Amino acid sequence: MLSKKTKYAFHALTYLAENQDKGAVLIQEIASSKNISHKFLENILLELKKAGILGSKKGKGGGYYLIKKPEEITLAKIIRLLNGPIAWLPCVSLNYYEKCSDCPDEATCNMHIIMCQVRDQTLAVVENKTLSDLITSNN
Amino acid sequence: MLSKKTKYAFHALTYLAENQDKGAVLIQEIASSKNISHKFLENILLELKKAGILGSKKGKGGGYYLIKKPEEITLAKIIRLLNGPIAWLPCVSLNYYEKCSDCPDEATCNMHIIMCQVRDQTLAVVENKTLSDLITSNN
DNA sequence: CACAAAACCTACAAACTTAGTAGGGTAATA
DNA sequence: TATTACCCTACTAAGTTTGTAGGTTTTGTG
Repeated sequence: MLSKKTKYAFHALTYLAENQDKGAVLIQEIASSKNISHKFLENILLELKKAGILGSKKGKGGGYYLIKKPEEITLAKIIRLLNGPIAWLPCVSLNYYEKCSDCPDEATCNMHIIMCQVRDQTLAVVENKTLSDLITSNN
Repeated sequence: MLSKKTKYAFHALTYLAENQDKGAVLIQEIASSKNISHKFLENILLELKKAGILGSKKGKGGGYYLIKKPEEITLAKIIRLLNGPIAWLPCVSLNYYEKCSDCPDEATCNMHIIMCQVRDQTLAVVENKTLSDLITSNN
């Protein structure tokens, strides 16, 4: 299941994508529009900024804005950033790889093979869907 | 990520499948063979029994055994039982459906559509793989 | 320049989930 | 009838998620 953090991130990004003409948007505006705690959203937007997805402007008239085009931001990127690994096992993760303690040999582990398939099927969707697929008013 | 509980279940089921000729197998035998805490494994096997996957025999010479053929036990069933929903959103889950609080309308929610695709791609794998695909000595 | 606005940052707290433990109850077998 | 081994409930410890508190820094404006 996706965490609330992840869902909030999608909501915020969607809002920003739909209001790109506005320039910098206040955290508060996103928070109240999407029913998210201001301070919690603050952390999320900061993470998205550090990941190079959002830009920000401080002081009066400041706020957050998209730094990339919506069609360049894949769902996979957001999910990995805020939700963690997409794979079901660490030994199968492309971005968060870790050796499985219980599995003696990945090459011969049947679980490993199947979990690779699950991962690839999932990635086939979320690597090819972007923020632009989430926007409703898609002019 | 799959929980330890789920991984332990797969290990135990694999062991039972590979030792079907033995009849009832002690919890302790599985636990020490697969390096799992006896008591923790006890809970897991009990759940698998209640789900109709395992049978048990009490008293001396007792233990657990598979009640179904390995090729009848899908990975999806085990994962749902011990790990919970396979879907990434409650509003997309086939077995654990719940309305999303934030999503106003499922029919028009773009996230909903994409998450259905993710779910279906995942199920395409785990509904068609069974315990027999995890066994090494597959005579 | 001073003030206010708004992002930035660190640390903490509460709630929930997962992992594992404790200890006795119950049924079957020898 | 004693032993074995599953059955059951409840609890604890650890970790993660979710959210809060409070101050710092930057920037625009009068």
